[in-house]
Amino acid sequence: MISKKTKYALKALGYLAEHSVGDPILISELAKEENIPRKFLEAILVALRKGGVLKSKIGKGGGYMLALPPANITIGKIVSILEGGFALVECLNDNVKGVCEECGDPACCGIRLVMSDVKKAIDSVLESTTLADMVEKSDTARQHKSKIMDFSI
Amino acid sequence: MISKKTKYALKALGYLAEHSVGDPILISELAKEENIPRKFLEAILVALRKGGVLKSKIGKGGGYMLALPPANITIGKIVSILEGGFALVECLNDNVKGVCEECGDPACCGIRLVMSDVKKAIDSVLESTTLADMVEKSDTARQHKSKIMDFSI
DNA sequence: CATAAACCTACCTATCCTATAGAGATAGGT
DNA sequence: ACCTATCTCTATAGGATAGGTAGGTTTATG
Repeated sequence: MISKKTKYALKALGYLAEHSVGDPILISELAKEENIPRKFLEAILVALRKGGVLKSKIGKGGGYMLALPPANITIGKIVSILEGGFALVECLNDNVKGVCEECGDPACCGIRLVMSDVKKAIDSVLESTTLADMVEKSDTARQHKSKIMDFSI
Repeated sequence: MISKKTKYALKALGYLAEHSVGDPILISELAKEENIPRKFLEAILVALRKGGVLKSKIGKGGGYMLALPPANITIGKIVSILEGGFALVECLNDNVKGVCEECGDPACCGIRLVMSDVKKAIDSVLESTTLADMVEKSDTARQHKSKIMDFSI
């Protein structure tokens, strides 16, 4: 289950992907528009900046911008920054600080072997879906819906 | 990330799948052999019984048995019992108690749309992998390893 | 009836998630 | 030079959840 932190991050990044035309957007604007607690968002944006997804401009006229085009930012990258990887067991995450205590021998642990397959499945989706895809999916769904609405009127 | 509870469940079920020849196995045996805190395991086994994966026999000579053949118990079922589903966002879980507060309109929420794809990917693995598969994977890996060991001696 | 088991209810504790506060650093405009 | 709008950093607090524990109760066997 992804945390609220990650959801907020995705919402904020989605907003940036849609509205940023090169100039920085304020934390307060993001917080207001996407309904995210201001101070909490601050911490999230810092993490994303350190993760290389965002750039910031300090001082008057400052704010946040995407560091890359939306099509080059994968959802996996974002989840990874905020959740520290998206494996279902610790011992499969990138920042591997050792083995699970549970699986005596990682090479033979059935749980690990199964979860490794799951991780591959998750990876294949999250690494191939970008911020641009997410925004587009949302737009398409919205248009499709409004078309149905028109039709029903 | 799956909880320790789920890992313990998988270990205990794996043990049952390998050692149960029809007669019940004691909680204490499971706890000892798989290195799981006795009382904690108790609660897990109750959940699995209520979930229809285990049968129990009360009283002297009692214990736990699988309620189905290992090949008919999917890992997905187990995870689902102990984690309450394996979606990455609440609003995609089966026991759907409403919508995420975050996605205003679930039909158009980009996060939901992406996570729905992820859930499908996870499902396809977890629903198609059974307890029997897990045990077999583990055995195969162990055999493979011991073969390499033999070879190196 | 004695004993061996699962069953049930309640509880405790540490950690993490979410959120907030406030002072500090930096840049722009005048 | 100064004021102001920003991001930046550190610290903190409440609540939820995970992990684990305790002790008594019920049920079956012999």
